Amino acid sequence: MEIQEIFAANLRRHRQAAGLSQEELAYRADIDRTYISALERCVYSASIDVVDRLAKGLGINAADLLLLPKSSDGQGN
Amino acid sequence: MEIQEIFAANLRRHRQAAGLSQEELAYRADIDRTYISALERCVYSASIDVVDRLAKGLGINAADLLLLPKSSDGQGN
DNA sequence: ATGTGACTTCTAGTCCGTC
DNA sequence: TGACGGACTAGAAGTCACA
Repeated sequence: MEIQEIFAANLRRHRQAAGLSQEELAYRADIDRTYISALERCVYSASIDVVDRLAKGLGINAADLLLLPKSSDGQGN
Repeated sequence: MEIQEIFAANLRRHRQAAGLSQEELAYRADIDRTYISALERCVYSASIDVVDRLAKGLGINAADLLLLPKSSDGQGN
């Protein structure tokens, strides 16, 4: 499991949990709408700056977007 | 407190806690020594890919490098 | 062992669309 | 509402020499 995939999955999950469309989150985080779409599809490796802006738009902590969804645990590494 | 500063501080703290020099960590994470130096000095906003490689070199989770050093509450936003 | 300037290459990130 | 493409620019990634 690569970090981009973890991030992409967390981003989508938290966004949907917040009931936001990619477009609304894009507006809140001041990030391009098509870029968020790409991030959720693992096209890019975002910088911590956008991770932070996204987290703020979702009302969560930046670190939360990099956490493993758990369930089968993997912290090991 | 910006995310780069939090990351820079955490990187340096965890690196020193692990007893590693920038040079040794650079070797473990396969990242240039001078680039790590720059990151610890907030010159760049690292991508989650390098955050992850650095975390692995330190034996910790990528999310740990984005956590607030605590003290005086988090969630600043 | 680390900081820093200069430099080049590559990708993140934006903006325009269409399906 | 979101996937996806093209074209573009800003800035990260990576390397070197020297203090």
